[in-house]
Amino acid sequence: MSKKENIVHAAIQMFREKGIDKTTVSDIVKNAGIAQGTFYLYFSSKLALMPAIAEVMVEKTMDIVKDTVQEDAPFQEKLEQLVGAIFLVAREYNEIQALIYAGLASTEHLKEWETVYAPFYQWISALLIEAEQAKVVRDTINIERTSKLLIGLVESAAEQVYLYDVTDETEVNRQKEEVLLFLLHALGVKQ
Amino acid sequence: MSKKENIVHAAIQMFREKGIDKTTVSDIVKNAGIAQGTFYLYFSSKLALMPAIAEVMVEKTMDIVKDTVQEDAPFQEKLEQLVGAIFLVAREYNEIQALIYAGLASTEHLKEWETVYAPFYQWISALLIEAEQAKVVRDTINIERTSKLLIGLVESAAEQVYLYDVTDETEVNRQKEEVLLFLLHALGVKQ
Amino acid sequence: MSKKENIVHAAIQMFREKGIDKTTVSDIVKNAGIAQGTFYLYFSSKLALMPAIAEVMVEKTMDIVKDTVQEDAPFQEKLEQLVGAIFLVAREYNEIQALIYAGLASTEHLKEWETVYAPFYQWISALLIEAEQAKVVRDTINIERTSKLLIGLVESAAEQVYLYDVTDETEVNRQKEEVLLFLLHALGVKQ
Amino acid sequence: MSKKENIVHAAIQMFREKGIDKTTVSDIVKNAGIAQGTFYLYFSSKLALMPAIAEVMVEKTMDIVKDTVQEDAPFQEKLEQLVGAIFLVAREYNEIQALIYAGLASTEHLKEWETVYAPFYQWISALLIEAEQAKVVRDTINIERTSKLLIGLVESAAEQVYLYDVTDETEVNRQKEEVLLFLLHALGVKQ
DNA sequence: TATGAATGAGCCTTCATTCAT
DNA sequence: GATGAATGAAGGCTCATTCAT
Repeated sequence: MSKKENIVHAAIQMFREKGIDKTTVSDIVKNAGIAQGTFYLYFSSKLALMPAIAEVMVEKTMDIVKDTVQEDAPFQEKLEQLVGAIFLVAREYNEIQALIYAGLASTEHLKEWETVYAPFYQWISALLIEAEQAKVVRDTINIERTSKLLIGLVESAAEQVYLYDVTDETEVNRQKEEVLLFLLHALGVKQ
Repeated sequence: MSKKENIVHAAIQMFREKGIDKTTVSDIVKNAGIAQGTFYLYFSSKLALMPAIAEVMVEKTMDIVKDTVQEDAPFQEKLEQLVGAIFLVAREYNEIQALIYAGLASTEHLKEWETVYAPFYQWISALLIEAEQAKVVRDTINIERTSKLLIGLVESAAEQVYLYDVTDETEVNRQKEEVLLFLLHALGVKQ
Repeated sequence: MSKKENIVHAAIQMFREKGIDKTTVSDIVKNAGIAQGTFYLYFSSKLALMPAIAEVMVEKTMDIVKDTVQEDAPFQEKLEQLVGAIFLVAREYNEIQALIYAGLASTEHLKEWETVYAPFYQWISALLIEAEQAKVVRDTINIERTSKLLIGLVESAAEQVYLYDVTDETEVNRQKEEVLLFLLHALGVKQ
Repeated sequence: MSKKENIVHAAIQMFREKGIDKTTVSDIVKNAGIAQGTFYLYFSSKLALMPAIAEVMVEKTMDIVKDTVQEDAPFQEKLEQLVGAIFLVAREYNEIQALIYAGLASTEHLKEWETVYAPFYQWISALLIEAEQAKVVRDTINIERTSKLLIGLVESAAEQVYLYDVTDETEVNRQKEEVLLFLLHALGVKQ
């Protein structure tokens, strides 16, 4: 693992433990096993970490999504798997998700948000295009916009249950079902 | 305006101008025209402001929503008006929305988020109940969950356009149309 | 003594002991018996001290000069006393003199140098005007310029002996005599 | 140009641009086109540069002085040329002059100041000896001391006008005239 | 209630110096 | 000799909070 990755991962860990504000650069470097000054060879400041962290988070998300959604499953099942995957990520990283977003928001790096999310948007777009061509969704969908709406919807649904340390599996499942139902109608999924 | 409200409004203004991190208590009191110590007569710390600010933001949102959505309009139109209202609020306060959320998230006050949002959720719930009773939406809707999904969806859709200083009215309108279409299908709105 | 004066005097003392570079704000506040943050209520940075210190140094110089130069002495004696006074200040403060100058030079405060020195220049100007009117000096003197030349000459002469920790009284006296002789001719002092 | 000279010249350039304190070894090596570590092969520390820089500055000064002062000119003219030369150097290097002095002052290298300046003092001494032998100056001059007084006087006069970015040629010329007049009297120059 | 000068812990950041290659 | 990534001590400065008035 490169020193830069080292820093990013150490930072993610500390942020999860203490939150962004409470985490000091000193915490990060201790955790990464490097010297204080070394941090600044790779990042100009603590906030400059955010885009790199966001990128890693999106990578993690996509890894899980790709692992979970089966290529050859029917579209409806794929959607269900997708919702499951996003909930999985949210459960694991809900604390950090909001923080990164806020971290980006409180810097000049906000514009990078779209860039960072782009691969995820594209992946969902591909999914929708396939469904459209298979005529299993309504044909009035604007692919690009809808892929973003979909992610926004499911992520906010996941946050709603996980942000409050909900551990009640039943509650989580009901939320998943409801958002899936909502989604199926929204996309006009046939059968 | 009471001194407490004074502080809250001064804080909102400063947060919008400089972000939460960069805003100091000193900035807030200067802006509020009070002494440094007076701040602590009303709030135990800087972070203790967050719930109060969130409350004000929700109030503002609901004021606009109530003003925009016409009591006697057909449901579909009400939805359209609702989307418009949420976009309106987002345009005006997009910078601060994320910050408050993050502000709550980085404290112990996060649990208050639900409480603060409760009136808005209830208002939407009432809207959906009405529609259900009028049988203009699908009858498989879970009111409580769906009202939250709806808000989550529309707010994230609004953020997607406004977070990047989009001023292109056409672009905004397309996003509104797409989210409305998405929503109409999701709720199974008839006619 | 006001807190501000307190800081200035503590700084002068520390600068003399350790030099400007080696002196930290922390040293200064410890010496002044105040908190770290208090320093910044009065001075925006360590370098912002320089004009205040320079002012105090010029005050000290003028106090000594006024004490040493006798109102009713003949001009030639006054000059001799003046040279003595400037040498006295230089002996006491030679380390700091150069440092202040350098301190001002390495900031944007350099322009204040003239302002700070103004009272001293004026005092010498008055001395020269008196001598001119008494016709004990050549009548081709430009008062303003010459007062500055005089100070520049004598201070540099003093530095030349004291900068190297010269403690040999004879050596110092010879330098005083030589600069006085130089000065008497330069001003065309009669008798 | 040797690597050592390279460093010295790069340092002079950076010092003029940013001042001594703000100039880092990193700046110097970048400017010299060498590696960070290489610097320490030639100089034991940043401050160890100062004597080398001072030496270069004195060399530059003497080059200009020798070029300007004509061997066979009458003494009075030589003096005028000398003043002109010192002003020329000061105009070009006024920012750095004070800084070097301060740089030496804030180190243990101060004692080298005399050594560095020695060639210049000797050159002026030779000039005065010649004048004394030609009986064009008063015969009470102590050559060694006076040569230092002369340089101190003229350099401080030059600083007085150039330190404040005076670009008014008339103003500069008046200062030159006044210091020359002062000097002619001081040395008792005949005719 | 209201004030605002004072506090001081602690963070971010810099940068001269080193050393393995 | 040359390199430049890595070091880590140290200092400037901020700012939430307190408390005597």
